[in-house]
Formats: sequence, structure tokens, C-alpha cells
Amino acid sequence: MTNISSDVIRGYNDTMILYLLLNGPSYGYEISKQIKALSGEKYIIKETTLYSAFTRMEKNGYIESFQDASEIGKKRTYYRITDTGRTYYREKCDEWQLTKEVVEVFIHKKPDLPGTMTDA
Amino acid sequence: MTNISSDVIRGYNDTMILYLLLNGPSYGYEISKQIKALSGEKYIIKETTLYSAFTRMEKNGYIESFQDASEIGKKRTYYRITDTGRTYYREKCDEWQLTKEVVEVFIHKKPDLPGTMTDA
DNA sequence: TTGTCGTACTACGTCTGACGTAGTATAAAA
DNA sequence: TTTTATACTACGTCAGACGTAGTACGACAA
Repeated sequence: MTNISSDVIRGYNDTMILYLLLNGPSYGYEISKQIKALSGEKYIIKETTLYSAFTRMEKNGYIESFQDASEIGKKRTYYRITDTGRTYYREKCDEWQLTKEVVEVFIHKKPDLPGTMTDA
Repeated sequence: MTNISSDVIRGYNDTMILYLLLNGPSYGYEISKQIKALSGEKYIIKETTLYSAFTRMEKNGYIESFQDASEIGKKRTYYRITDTGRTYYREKCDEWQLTKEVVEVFIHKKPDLPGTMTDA
């Protein structure tokens, strides 16, 4: 079973989180569930990774935290994306296209044909 | 200008090097030039990154080093890919396909259409 | 002859993002 | 009342990338 290694996703966790915040403010637990669902259970972000991403991105000005006053139950920290964050997100999207192009030069596609690449 | 960040390529430097070694043994300087050329000058691997990748991969049994006896001028360390390395390479190719699928869920493609995504 | 350029490395230290482990705390459900 | 799900924080470790620096040899020019 092939798994996504953290080294690959590294640097794109922030992008995934920002993508979800484009649709409006959200908070940790919800975002982690959305990442899991949208990735088809293929990627599950670790809690520590997620929360440290929030801290980092707020420090960088990509997101802003706030408390929802009209909250009944548990207190949550919500985050909303800033304009700087939106710009950063778009840059990461461009970067991704470039990276993909480059990496794929060095990648053999899965054959989908029998008898290829088995040996020799 | 969009640049490829090291965090993205991280974990795929090894894969690129192995890809080049599939065609036969090679050495540091040549590989770095090939990466530059094949990527269309878009990615230039740092010397330290390259040589530490060699060390790591040899330790992991993905490559083997040797000296070319029939060498005239400068002594070089050549590397050849092992069977373990070939297997690892194929796994990384599979992983890449999976990663790409997942990441692209969270990526907006460049519109190529005017008037989209400018604001709200 | 001296100097510079290209080639071919090694050594060492730093940074960053991911993540393991652990602990806290509250609301809801059993 | 105890568990389960939610919602975090703290702290430390690890690995890969990379900055800086230095060594060394061959070729070629001035």
C-alpha cells in the first residue's frame, strides 16, 4: 500500500488549509475532517501539524483567529483567510503547477499495460 | 516569478537522481547538469543536497559507488542503482500519483479565462 | 609562472516543517 | 459516572535541504 509521505506534502499542508478557508472561516477539527473527506481518506493531517500550521500562518499574516461570540458549547478558535493569505494561496497554486511539470519529467507513469517495466 | 520551494521537492530529489541512474551509472556533476537541463533550467539542485542524497541513498542500499579504473584525469565517484533502488524508485512513482491526486483537490488551476477568481 | 575557471568533492552547522508523546479540559452520550 | 468526541497546548525529536567554507586537481590563459 502506497502512502503519502510527510516529506511530499510538506509545504502543502498550509495550502490545503487555506483552500478550505477560502469558503469561509473554520476551525481545527472541522478542517481536519474536511481534509480527510476531500482526499478520500487518503490523507489525514496530524493534529500537531494542523495546529502548528495555524500558528505559523497567523504569524505570517495568512490567517486571522477569532472567537465566535454566539457560541453555545465548546469554545473554539476560528480562523479566516486574509488577503495576504489569498495571494499566498494563489502563488502556491502556481508553484504547484511548476513543480508538477518538473517532477513528472523524472517519474515513470504506471504502465496500465501488461508486460511493461516488469524487469530488464 | 514562481520558484520551486525546497519543501515541495523534498523527498523527490532522491527520485530524480534514481531516475537518471536508471540509464546507467553517473556521478555528481553530470547528474546536476542533467537535472538542470531536463527541468528546463527550472530546478537546479544544490551541491550539498546532491552529495548528501548520494550518501543517504548508498546507506539505504539504493545505489552503489565505485571508481572508474579507466579514468584519465580527475577521480570521480560513480554511482549505480541497485535492485532495491529500482524498487524504491517505482514506489516513489506510485506515491507521486497518489500525492498528486490528493494535492490537486486543494489546488485551483490557473483559470486561462479572463474575469475569474479576481475577487469575491 | 601565476592565476582563474571548471570540476569534484567534504565538513559542519542551521533551519523548518512534520510529528511523536503527553497532558488538559469541556460537552455530550451511554 | 465513565467514556467518547471535541478542542486544543507544550515540548522535544528528526530528517532533508541548504548556507558557508574549504580542499584539490586539471586545463588554459596571460
